[in-house]
Amino acid sequence: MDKPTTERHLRHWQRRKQARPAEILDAAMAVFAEKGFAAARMEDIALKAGVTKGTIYLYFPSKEEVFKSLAREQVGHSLILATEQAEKYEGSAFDFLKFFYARFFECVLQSDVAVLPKIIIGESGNFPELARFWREEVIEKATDMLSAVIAKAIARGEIRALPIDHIAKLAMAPVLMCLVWHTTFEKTSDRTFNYTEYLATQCDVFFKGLAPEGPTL
Amino acid sequence: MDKPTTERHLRHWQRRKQARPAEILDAAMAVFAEKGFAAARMEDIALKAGVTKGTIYLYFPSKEEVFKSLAREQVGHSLILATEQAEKYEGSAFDFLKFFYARFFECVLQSDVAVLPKIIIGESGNFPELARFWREEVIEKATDMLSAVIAKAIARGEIRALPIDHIAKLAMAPVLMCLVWHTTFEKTSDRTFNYTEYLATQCDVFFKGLAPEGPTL
Amino acid sequence: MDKPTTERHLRHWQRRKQARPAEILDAAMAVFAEKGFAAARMEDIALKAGVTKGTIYLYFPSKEEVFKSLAREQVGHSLILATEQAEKYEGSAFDFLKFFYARFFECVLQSDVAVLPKIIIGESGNFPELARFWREEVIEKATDMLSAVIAKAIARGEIRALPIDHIAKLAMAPVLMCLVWHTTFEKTSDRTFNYTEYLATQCDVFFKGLAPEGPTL
Amino acid sequence: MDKPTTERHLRHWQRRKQARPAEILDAAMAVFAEKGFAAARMEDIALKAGVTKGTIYLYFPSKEEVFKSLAREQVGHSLILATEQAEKYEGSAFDFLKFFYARFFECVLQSDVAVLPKIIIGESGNFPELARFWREEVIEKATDMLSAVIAKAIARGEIRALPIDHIAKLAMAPVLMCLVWHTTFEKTSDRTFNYTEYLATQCDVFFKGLAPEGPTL
DNA sequence: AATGAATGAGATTTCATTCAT
DNA sequence: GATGAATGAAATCTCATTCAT
Repeated sequence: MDKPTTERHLRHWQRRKQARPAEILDAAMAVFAEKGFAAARMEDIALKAGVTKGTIYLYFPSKEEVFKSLAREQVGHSLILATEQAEKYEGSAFDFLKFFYARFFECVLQSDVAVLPKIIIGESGNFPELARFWREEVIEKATDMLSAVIAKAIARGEIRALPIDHIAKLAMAPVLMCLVWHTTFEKTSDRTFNYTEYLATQCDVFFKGLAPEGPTL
Repeated sequence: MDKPTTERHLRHWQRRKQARPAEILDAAMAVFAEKGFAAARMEDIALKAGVTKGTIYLYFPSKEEVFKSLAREQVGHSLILATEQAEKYEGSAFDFLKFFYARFFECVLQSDVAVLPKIIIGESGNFPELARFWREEVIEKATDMLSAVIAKAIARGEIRALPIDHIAKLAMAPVLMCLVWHTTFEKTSDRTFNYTEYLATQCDVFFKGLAPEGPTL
Repeated sequence: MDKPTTERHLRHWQRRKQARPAEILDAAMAVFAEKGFAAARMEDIALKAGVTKGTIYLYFPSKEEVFKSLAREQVGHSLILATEQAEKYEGSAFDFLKFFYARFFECVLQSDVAVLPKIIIGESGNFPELARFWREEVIEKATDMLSAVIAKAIARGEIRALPIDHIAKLAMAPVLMCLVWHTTFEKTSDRTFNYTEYLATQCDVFFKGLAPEGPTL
Repeated sequence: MDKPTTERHLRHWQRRKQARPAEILDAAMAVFAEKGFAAARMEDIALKAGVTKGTIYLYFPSKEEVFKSLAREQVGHSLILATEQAEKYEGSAFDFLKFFYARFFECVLQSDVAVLPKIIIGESGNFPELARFWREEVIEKATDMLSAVIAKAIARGEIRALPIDHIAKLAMAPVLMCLVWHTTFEKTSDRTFNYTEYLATQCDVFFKGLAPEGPTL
């Protein structure tokens, strides 16, 4: 995003060639989002990518690998970067969490990425390696990132000395709730779910609950 | 036809007939748990139930209906009952939530029921009616139940006047986290996740966060 | 029909026992009429006969045999009897044909029997023996009967000396037309087909065509 | 895409693709002819067409549609053309009928087309739309064609003023007889049935019967 | 004699994958 | 590099037939 130097120097045909797999992955994301893994047909993906079935097999050895690529590659962009930011973060845990929730709302809830965890949840029985990968590369990274911030906040006396892992997972639980609601129940529901306000309430309650004495605010 | 119909007079195959659907549903639950809906084969279910493929079709018209039956019937037992208890509940919201979490741990996390929401999350694209059913019959029932308790607590001044629906969904978020972890990530993880302690921490933090003034405890 | 003596003396239980197969055959006729052979389900037949699938197998070794029984037994009643009458018939060929058409209308078009030839036509590939049986026992018997009457009429000079077999089959062609129309096209048609008048026109035209000189009438 | 598209530039598989549906329909006709609709297996059709089961589904969505295609497409070639000829026909009704019978003998009795009406008769219960289609597109077209010729002949005084629809269906009855005999009884019969002579006799008798006064010939 | 639960072979249909062009 | 016709294994579902009761 803000690293234009390398990308800009790729010659045209390289970008073309490199674009193909990305186009396929985009299409695959959309189709998996709609149908889940098993019910997604290679033909649908091909159609949406503007190629034919055969072409997909030039870039990916199987449907399963298409999915794995998706799961692997879509993660770094949204998260690994965020982790780096978190590590040098020096502000209050409270501000960090607000920022974290905001980013989640922007980058996940408002894009197709949200369907990945959904599919991993649904197909973990059939793709244990993928569940493992996701846990290690996404969940634990996110947990660690949060844990680091929390640990500093405990050290500072900003929040109570409670089990750090629990705090981190409690912080993530409403995120998971939004994700599941968005991908699974939203479209059949008429009551709307205002994710932003929900997460704001969570911030309020959660930090009041974590504060050492009286309320922090 | 006009023979006595008490239990002990039922002929052998009559007893089987009554037991069959339950046997099949049990087997189906196990297979769906392992494979998800799409990858589950009727033959697997039949085998596990100790019958043949054809037999399943004597009791259920299609694989989809087997699943719907599961989703429908396994819910009432765990939840609808709980709702009634909640309605006459008069104690503190705090105690109620502790009880609610405890029941969830017993009845859901320690049985196969936990796979149902997992499958519904994974297959909601293919079974929108089922997602709707689950939302209406499970999620909203549970939310309403919690909301009632919360409303009373707010009226009593036990907890702050925050949006009731948000509070209810915040209370359920850690439950969802446990569920997803248990069904999706637990078996590939080496770090253990102590659900009971996690939910205890949640109680602590959550109620401190909801308290009107200083800490309630 | 006019042989009450033997039937009347059957003891009650004999008639009961003998009634079962007949009930099944009646039901089978109705179901075959509606679905054809292949699409007819034993369960449907059983249901309509007021018994269960298993019972059918007490009386018939297979679905195929049920059908063969039908084809065999329903024929004698309508035709073999008629043949005897024809042999002693001494009137004009014209009157005989009028009578023959009238009987056909009553006994075939207004009963389910009409579906048998239909099914035999449709399934002759799968049941060659049955097609053979039907040709030998029904078509050729009918042809022979007509041929005998025609031969006498030719000898008498009532009709021209044309190939007897052709005359017989020409006499039967409109019958076949009625049969096929009735069983195949009638229910999807709005234009009505008045079989009686149609056969009257046939009598008129056919006998004028067969007359030796000028018109006979 | 912008390559020349003349026949000889078509690539090999393009030529196959165009030929495929016809190959499959030919095979299907043969198999349906032998087994009827229900007993015909897609595998048999595929085998006979020199492809595999799956290939059929590239061109036809179901077995039923294969059959409908057959019924629809094989009709125009034999009949619709004939109708046009009939409309401009100005000769005697007698000559027309001779011509009609001759064409029927050539185009229907000596090809597989004859099995289509047979199957429609046999399966009309299961495919009412098809029976309707056949009646409307074949039977009524043929009837109308004959009716037009007959009406002119009545106007000219060539034949008597009898109900036109009856005359038309009487003209067709021997055709139906040939058809049924050929497809159903011929192969199990030893007495041969000379269709040409049979239809010649019909011409003789039928027109003598229709003539207004004395014989027309 | 009758039942009806259970069977299992066999049918249609789908779709990931291959490969000649 | 791209195509898309063809494959064939596998899945769901049906139903004639059997047999313990």
